[in-house]
Amino acid sequence: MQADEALHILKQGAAQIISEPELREKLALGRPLRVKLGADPTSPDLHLGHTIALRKLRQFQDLGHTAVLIVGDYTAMIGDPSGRSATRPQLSREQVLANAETYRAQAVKVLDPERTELVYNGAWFAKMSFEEIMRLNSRVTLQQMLQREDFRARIDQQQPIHAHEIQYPIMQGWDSVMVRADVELGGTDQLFNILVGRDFQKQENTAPQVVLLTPILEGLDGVKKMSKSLGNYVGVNDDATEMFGKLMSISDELMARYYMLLLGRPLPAELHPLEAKKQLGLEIVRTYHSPGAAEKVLQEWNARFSEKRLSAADLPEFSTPGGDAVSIVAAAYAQAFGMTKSRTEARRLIEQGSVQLDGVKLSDAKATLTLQPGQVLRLDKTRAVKIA
RNA sequence: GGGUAGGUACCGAAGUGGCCAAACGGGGCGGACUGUAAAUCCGCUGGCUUACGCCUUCAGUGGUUCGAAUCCACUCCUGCCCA
Repeated sequence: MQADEALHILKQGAAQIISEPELREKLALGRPLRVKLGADPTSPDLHLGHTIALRKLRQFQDLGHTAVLIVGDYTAMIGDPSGRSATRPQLSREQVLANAETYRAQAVKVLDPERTELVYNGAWFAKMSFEEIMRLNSRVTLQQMLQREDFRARIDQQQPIHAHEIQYPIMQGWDSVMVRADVELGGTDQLFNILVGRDFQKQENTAPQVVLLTPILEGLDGVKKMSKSLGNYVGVNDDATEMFGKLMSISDELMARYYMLLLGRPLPAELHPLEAKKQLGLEIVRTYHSPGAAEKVLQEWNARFSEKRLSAADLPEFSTPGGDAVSIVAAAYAQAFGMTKSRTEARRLIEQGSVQLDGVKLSDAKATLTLQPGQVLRLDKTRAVKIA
């Protein structure tokens, strides 16, 4: 394939490329490029926000290039000091390694494992002596590090910046040298860190990596970026029903974004927004689960929400010896959904009319309920159980 | 090292001896309306309790007091200015 043609494909959906001529040159080299993407295993879940860069990486793979997936086991000990979260809790070694393994499993849902190299940055950082660390640090200046916009913002807002946090860009930059990256991918918030890698490579007299930035995906709230800690994410490992449900709850405006960023095409204007949203959910569930799962989820969703036939849905079963309404509701959440509600919270839900037994609102938290097998107990807007 | 301002619930921010489980705003949750959209309206938002009420919480520890988020002492943490 011609370099121009490849460039054309890779440009699509990219927010910024530094620089296009450089990328074109590299594509014309006629060898597989080493395309780096880093992820810090700070939590066990990858979400749709991560998949944007992963999809771009997959495009590179499909063009014959090599994905170099960096698991930042060492950088995870710092945590990218992005946004307002001043300092992150430091994770234990075991946690980081456990997360790393789940990352790999999730990443290959998008990537081609045959063309993926997985590298832990502990492979080099763990071995560095203090002297080497000092030497590496002497290659950048504090002023350079403070150019980074979140650092600057924190200074303006009189927020603390801990000394170890400025190591983060340095480490990420050094990773690029160590894996001989030709290209590094990342969200637009990674610009600074990736540029540090270029500087180091130039200092090493090697060709600087090309920077290819992908847009940041907004979370379910439509405002902030998708992130685990904000709770506004769709996890790659979410079960099919949950994944679909979360996507159905997004705003129309956000749906247009998701079409572009997650499906790589514009929102079909001719469809009713509701239909378009179902399509979106369907395609995403198909990708991360299976076509069959997607079809099943859609049918259940239609029965449950469009036709309001709760009993037709495949609900978790719940069995209890009975008792007062509060105990039952609290137990149902715990048993069927693994989420604990305090008794006070369960009472609130009942008093606010959220809980229904066979379509009839329960309003008395003190009432003693006698449950019959087959009855449907609706807990809140999205959760219900079937009495076993 | 010196000076100074701070550390309150998920976040921001009031409160400076009792009326404080702690105003207000944001966020979140529930309800109505809908398309599990947007906008709007209503309610809830530490825990336990049928309830009276009880328990835990205002950086930490120890005091003073009938009574402390509020006063005192020490400790820890952070910003800013100076060195």
